[in-house]
Amino acid sequence: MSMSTLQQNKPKIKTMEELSTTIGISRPTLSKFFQDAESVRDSTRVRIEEALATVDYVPNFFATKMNRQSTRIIGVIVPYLNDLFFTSLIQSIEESALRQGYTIIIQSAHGDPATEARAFENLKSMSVDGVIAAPIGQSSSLSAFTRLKEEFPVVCVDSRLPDDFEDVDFVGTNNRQSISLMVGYLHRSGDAPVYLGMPRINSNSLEREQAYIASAEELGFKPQVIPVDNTDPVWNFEEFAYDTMDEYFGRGEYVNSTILCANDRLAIGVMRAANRHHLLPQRKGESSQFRVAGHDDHPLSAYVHPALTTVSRNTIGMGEAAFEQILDQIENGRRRGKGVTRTFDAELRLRESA
Amino acid sequence: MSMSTLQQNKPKIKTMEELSTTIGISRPTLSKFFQDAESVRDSTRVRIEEALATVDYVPNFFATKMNRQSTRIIGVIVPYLNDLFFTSLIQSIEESALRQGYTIIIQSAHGDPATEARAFENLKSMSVDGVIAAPIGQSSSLSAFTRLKEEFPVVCVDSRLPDDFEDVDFVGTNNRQSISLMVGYLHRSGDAPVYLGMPRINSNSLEREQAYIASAEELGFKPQVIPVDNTDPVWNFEEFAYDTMDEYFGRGEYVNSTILCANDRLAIGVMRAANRHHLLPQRKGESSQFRVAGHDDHPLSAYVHPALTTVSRNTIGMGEAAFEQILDQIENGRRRGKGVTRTFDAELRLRESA
DNA sequence: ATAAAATCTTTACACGTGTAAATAATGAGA
DNA sequence: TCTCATTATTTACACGTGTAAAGATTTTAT
Repeated sequence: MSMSTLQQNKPKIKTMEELSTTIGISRPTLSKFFQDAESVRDSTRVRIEEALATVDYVPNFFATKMNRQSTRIIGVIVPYLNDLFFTSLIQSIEESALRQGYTIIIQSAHGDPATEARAFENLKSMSVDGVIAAPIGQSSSLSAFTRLKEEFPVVCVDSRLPDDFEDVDFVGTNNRQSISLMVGYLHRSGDAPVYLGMPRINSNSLEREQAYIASAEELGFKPQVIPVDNTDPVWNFEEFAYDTMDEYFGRGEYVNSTILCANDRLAIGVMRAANRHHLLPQRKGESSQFRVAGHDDHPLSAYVHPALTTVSRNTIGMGEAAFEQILDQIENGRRRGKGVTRTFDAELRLRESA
Repeated sequence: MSMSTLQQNKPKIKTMEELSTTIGISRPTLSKFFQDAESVRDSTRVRIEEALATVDYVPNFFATKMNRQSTRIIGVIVPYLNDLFFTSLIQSIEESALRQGYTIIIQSAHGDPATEARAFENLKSMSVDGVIAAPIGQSSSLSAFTRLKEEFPVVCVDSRLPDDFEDVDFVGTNNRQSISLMVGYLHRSGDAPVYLGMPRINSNSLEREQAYIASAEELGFKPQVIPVDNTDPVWNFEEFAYDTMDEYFGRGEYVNSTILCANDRLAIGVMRAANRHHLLPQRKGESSQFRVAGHDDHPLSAYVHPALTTVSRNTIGMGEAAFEQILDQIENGRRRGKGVTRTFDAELRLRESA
């Protein structure tokens, strides 16, 4: 631990004005320094830095952002914080932002359109330079989105907006590729898969189901989508999948199937039900016809039993791309016409469950 | 969807001044209204609200916060965002904050003391009213903590600071109670447990181990802590526990033990290793001497196989309590002398693994 | 050493809202 | 209708920093 870290009795300085008189450097020069240390002469920079080491001062965040064309703040909106995919995405975005000197403000919609809309208002009031949003995907927040995209550069991640938002940049998974990759593997290594979709909460839901059907047709088997209750779309996927499949398994349905799930959290719920009904091979050497596969490579999917075969999404790449797109819009002006779409391929993660 | 939601061509108004001339209400009155709608006469409030419905205006966040004694912002710092315990905690804090008209700013330390220190500086520059912090618990961030607590009301959650920070409020788990509860159950339902601790990253690590040892002595069995490699404390608990126990199991050690893990993520790693070595009962009716128990009630612990027996932490209660404490300090002045400590009891969640 | 270029200082105003003081308007009660 | 209390308006300054312009100083090139 260095001495400067231990130094705790530095005089507290509240304003740049005060700092100016204290260390004998004019305020405009200090202002320049804090915006870009390289923009002042080397000797001045050193003088300031040495003086700062002896003093406790940080520029007031609000004052710096207020009278400015660019706040260098990016708003990030996610549907839920309680999902490790979104937290990884945030982390990746934040690292990209930091490298470019941007600050991110995280807002969670808590799955609620009204909260999402209020989050938009918050970001508006902060004159953010841009917004990266993973929409909750329910129709009621679309009008808020419309107003948002008129005022700020917007990039959508993970889940698409409806067709009338095609001017908005999108960064997400290449569901066509990822599902086809998995269906192909399952098809050639055993029975053709049936498909368990997620509740209709966003675009991925429909896209993956359609990708499954298309893959089935290409490979020449009859697609079979497990009927689910979609009346009340929910985000607790594990419970949803467990309840759904526990009922089917109890009736002896799908007990010899290969089930491809729209995401890993569903697969984990399915495996729970399958384990309860003893459908999965339990010991090395044992084998059963029943198989499960997921999608996303959830951090825990390697630790469930049997370890989940899945495809990995490039979360880091998506976060970086989302930030690149928002930066591009900030620097080169907003999109006119069709937005840029960047989708990321997934990779097979072969484990034990299929 | 209501008409007003669809209304998208509202004239954009940028300043309160402009709003004032547009709707014919003086700016100071508008200022009062936006701070507390009830503080103006009913008839005026209605006039303003009706006018606002026809217009697109939000007060500038920075301008409102700048010239103010209280910003009504609470900083929330967590060691990692990629942990569902912290995200639930944040959610609970945010809900409490919202009810009281506070905004929270989330900062993640990414497990790095330097990042944590920078997060403190960020919060300082925003003159937050208070900070709720889950420390990463490595010594290097302590000096930053010292400076922080001198300037702001601070509440620690989840993990304690060293003894010389006893003036800081703390909200966390009653590890003594939670561990004793679990040890008691395991002891009376089978073999006495051995203990797998987590890497020495924070106070919970040591507290839970000591609680285990104390419980063992009370119940009259010999405590047995599994030796682990603590040279490089890490946060990927599942991998840490898997690697550790895979090696032991491979040598035939602990294969008939009851293992109590310091948290569920460790337990999930242990179960993975145990499954690989066929230590767990796989079918109803089968039984084995090997058992695993966890701590925390991780959202997925009910879905692993076998379902994890654990104790649940009151995450929501902790979030609410943390906010109550920070609010108390804001309203009634900072602590002098010893800080308030509020710990929450855990409840047994009996499932299949023990 | 001198001129030119670069950088710093001084001065001043700007950002959008909070807030205080004096004055004007409104509403309630007699 | 008149009085008094309540609330709104007017006016003015404050917050802390960005930024432009003009002049002073330092550095670099000749």
